[in-house]
Amino acid sequence: MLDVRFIRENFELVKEAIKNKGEKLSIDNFLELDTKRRKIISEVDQLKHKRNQVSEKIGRLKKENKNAQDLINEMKKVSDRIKILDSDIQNIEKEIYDIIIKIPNIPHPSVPVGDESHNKLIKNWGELPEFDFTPKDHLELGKELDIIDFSSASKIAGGGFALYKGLGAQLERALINFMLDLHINKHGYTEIFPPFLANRESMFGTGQLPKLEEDMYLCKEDDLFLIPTAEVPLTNIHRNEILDGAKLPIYYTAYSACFRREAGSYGKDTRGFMRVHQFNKVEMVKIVLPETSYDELEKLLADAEEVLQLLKIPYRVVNLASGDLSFAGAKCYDIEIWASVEKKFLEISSCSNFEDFQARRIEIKFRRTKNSKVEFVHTLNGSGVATARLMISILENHQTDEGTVIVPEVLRKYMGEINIIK
RNA sequence: GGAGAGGUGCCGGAGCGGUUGAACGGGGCGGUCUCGAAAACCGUUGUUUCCUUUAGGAAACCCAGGGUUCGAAUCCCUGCCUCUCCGCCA
Repeated sequence: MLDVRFIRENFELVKEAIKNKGEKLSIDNFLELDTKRRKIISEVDQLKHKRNQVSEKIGRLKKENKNAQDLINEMKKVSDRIKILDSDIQNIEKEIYDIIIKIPNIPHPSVPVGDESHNKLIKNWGELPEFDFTPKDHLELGKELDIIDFSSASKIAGGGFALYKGLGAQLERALINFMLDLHINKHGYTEIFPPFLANRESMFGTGQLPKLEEDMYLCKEDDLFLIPTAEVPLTNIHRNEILDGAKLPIYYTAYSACFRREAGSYGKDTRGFMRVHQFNKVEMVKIVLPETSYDELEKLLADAEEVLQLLKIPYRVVNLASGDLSFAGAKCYDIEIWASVEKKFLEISSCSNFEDFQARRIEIKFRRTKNSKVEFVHTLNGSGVATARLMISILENHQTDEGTVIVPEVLRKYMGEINIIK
């Protein structure tokens, strides 16, 4: 959410950003509403000032047992007028709110303008594997090695779910632990183990609502949503708080299962692990000083990249163009890993700087020193990383001509030193 | 699920419907004292919005949202949350 004053003073810039993000939204009546709102507030504040003074006088008169009926009658009228104006303000503020809640964040100057064809490749890492045999895809490998069982999963829960078995389950667990340990011990994050359900307010705070309600699993009885990412609980930890600036930056990491209905996504990239309703992810969230957020974004990206480097999975990094950027993002790097059989890159991590867009929405502020005024923090998050697609890449890239899979070295200590899945 | 208690400022904790934005205590900040520190004493200590803008003035906020009233932290209703006891379950 942008600041009302900022919109008022940078109206053309905001319109430009809406266009560049590919949003269809007219904000032409904003300025009129904004002016009207301020005018009515001035009027009603004056009336309230009068009411406060006269009410005090009435109180004094009553104490002295004097008659105050004339004043009371007069104030009755004033109060009625105030009631009308207050409700006018409420209506206008609702209208304004409905507009600004739909205004996307302004892309950073370093973000390419245009649709996704303008995404800018930042780097390639690692050598794409070449096989002197016909490589199998992850579904085939998973089945033959008896480590991933999609058909049992669909018996239990329906399509779009996975069941890990034996070394498959161990491999999954190893990945999660490896990533958490890396972020905690080497990158300085604090581990959080959050609730996997979140209320409406939290979901709204991080922007999953109202736009994406259809994509969320909802427990109706309790009006709780299954979290689609640990970003929801992590970012909401400090909702409505004023933090001590000396304690920034704050780095949180968390493992969580992630639940997504993926409504309306049938037919596209749905095979196997490509798109599932429940997957595991280690998420990273940063709450930082505004002036540091772009440096922090580079570090966040590096933290996610290191996961892949240590697993020896080739990847590339893309700086998303304005039209491909998420609603709340000011800048975002996508990390895409190579799937050998699909012969394409799969998005596995998004590292975003939201600047103060999220913070404004959920009111995370800070004070630099004891007596300085409050400012909004900047927030960032990145996947570090999601395991489902990682599993595709590990199985497909590390397979041998014997149909076995070599366990990446860094995972072996989490798997009882098993080095090959056969 | 049943019964009860409660949600007040950075924290603890008061608050007959009428100078209560909020007593009192603690903490923080500034100062006096001191070679320095502690103690003591004095002062100060929230956020948001609107108007005018050297400087100010005004409004709103005591979990949230409604209501009663000339006037509400204080009364009424709804919701949310926390705590205690019982039951049930892991």
